[in-house]
Amino acid sequence: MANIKDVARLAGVSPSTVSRVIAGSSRISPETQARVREAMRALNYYPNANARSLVRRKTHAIGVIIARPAEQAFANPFFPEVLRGIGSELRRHGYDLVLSMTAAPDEEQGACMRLLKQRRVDGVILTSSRAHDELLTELAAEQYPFVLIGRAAPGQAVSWVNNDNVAVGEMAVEHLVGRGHRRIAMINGPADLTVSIDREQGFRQAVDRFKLDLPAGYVVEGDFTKDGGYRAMAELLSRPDPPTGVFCADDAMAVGALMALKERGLTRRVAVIGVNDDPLTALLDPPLSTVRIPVFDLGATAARLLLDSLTQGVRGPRQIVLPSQLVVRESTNWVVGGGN
Amino acid sequence: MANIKDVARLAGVSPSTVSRVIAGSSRISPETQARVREAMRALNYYPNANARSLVRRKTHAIGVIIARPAEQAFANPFFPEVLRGIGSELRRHGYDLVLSMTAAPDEEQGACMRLLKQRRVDGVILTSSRAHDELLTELAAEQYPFVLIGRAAPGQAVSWVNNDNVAVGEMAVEHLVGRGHRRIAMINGPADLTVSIDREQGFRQAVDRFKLDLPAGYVVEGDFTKDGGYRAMAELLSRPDPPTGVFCADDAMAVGALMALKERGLTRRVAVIGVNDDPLTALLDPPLSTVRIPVFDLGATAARLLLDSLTQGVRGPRQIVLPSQLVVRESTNWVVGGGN
DNA sequence: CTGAAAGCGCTTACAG
DNA sequence: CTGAAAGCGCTTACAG
Repeated sequence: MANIKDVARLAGVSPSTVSRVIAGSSRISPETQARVREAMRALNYYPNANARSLVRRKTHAIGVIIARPAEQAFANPFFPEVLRGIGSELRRHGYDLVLSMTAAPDEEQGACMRLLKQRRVDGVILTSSRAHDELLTELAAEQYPFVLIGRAAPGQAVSWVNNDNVAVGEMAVEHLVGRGHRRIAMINGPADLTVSIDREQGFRQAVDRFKLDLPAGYVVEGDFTKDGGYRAMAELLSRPDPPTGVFCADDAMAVGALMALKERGLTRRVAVIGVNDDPLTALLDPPLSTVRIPVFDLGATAARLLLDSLTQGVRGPRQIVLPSQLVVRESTNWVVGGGN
Repeated sequence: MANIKDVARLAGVSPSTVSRVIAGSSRISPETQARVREAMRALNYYPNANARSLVRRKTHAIGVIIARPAEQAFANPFFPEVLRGIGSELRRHGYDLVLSMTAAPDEEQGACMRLLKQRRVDGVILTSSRAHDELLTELAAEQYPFVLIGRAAPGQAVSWVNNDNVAVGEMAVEHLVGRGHRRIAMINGPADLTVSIDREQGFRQAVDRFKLDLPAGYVVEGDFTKDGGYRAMAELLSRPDPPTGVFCADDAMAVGALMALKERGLTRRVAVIGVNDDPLTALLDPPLSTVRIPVFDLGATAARLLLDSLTQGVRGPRQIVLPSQLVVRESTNWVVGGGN
């Protein structure tokens, strides 16, 4: 493999000059430039990224940390889609993407810090967000550039991109109330994730606003999987006072909830709404109502914030909230109580 | 950030000695080792990966090339799942994963070669496989370590991991014939992909074996998307001699095909079978029959082959075929012609 | 506009 | 068992 000395020799210049041509320095004569470029082409020369990174103290790569157990992470279309968003933005700026998928959440912090401390990447994007996160604290304390998809604790000065999860919960309840429901339950995600916390907050706010009853046990903790949703719905249905409408904090759980209904012949007797707009859920029986999250944009925006701070020297934390959107389909599209 | 000199100074040894401790060299006294390790801990020292890679000429990272337009790539659960498989194997060996997602197929080759020539990665895994692929030729000519998921042209001496796509086509037809079908069509993927070629070959072999009619136009080219499957099915249904059973080369297309049937009130009048076993397709109406591909294992095996050649010095191309499995659900589970 | 020199942070023969 | 020296392939003040 040709190196910078080979190019310099062939072009009859010094390595410094070759380096300047690569960097696009203006103070090189056009003739020299042409000779150097020709030599690079002739030798099929690519600068060694390791040598560059070593001296420039920049890698031109960013890390993407996917922390949840992989089975969950990838069963859910959120992660591929967020990756697409990140990737599209990085590609535009010539950055490489290093993907860190840890099997267990407790490996996340080590893997992430290793990437940064070994100088494999210039910064990281965290793709899930917990209420109490040591990783966040460590990253902030050590001043590494990073952006969180989700949100930090109020007052924590870190950059993040989130969707409006409180509004998501409110929208879902509002929609169900509009269809005549008064007994509305929630199947939530793991309690330590900020998405779960915020969607539940929105749910409760709307429950209060509409003065609905909320019996104990009407908010069930699931795990963002189909099976979790199935079990949670089974639990709700076995109550003496089952709900007529259920808000699931994620489509995967909503799909499981629909399965539980179908098994009991209760399809279209209990309304179900999810979150995310997984493409196939529109084709289920019944087609699933949902709140669509701008997942691609969450990824692209996170990448843009990170690149801004890396390349534009944009300073200080920035926080962006992207809007979600109610999508009504058959799983909720009837009026309860009012005849029908 | 502490470097190797800082550690050496604190431990009262030379940088060479620190380096040997990091490398786990045996010829260092236990006392020195302990002192050095203590110093590393105290300084929270991580070796600079760029410096290491530069001198060792190894990056300890591999590239994963995802070439199809991202929309397709990630709408299909194949890619996330193959990534999981690759990632799980790399993690076990301490390798990092650099993900290259090119928007258009023609960017693929440049992006891949750049990763290798810049020495960002030690080798690559290609996640899709075309009949004629210049990238393959270039990689082989320049002797870069790589593994293909899919297969190369017969006789081409490259390493690959594939599933038994010819058998997939045969299995699907065999199943439909077993249910009484004689007019069987195929909705195929893009003609330049080896999966399409092989699945069609299996389809045709079985059609011959069972002496079925195969009218012109009974093999329609789709594009691995839902919409493509929808259009292809619409085309087949508008014929004077529509098929009674359709083999789709991918679940996404099969889902589209089911939609076309549903719109026309033909659900359960035309049998549909897909390939891949996308988790949600089991919940469609009707639940989709399919041929399940060992996608995670394809990824994990490809990573293992690459690591073998990188770290074990395993030489020469290796080629592995993993078996697929028929999964019968309601979309095909009735007997045609025979009463019912 | 161009070059010689120093240095980024490691590893690895070579020598003892 | 340990260290001094050279070198991996670049970039970047400094000097002219």
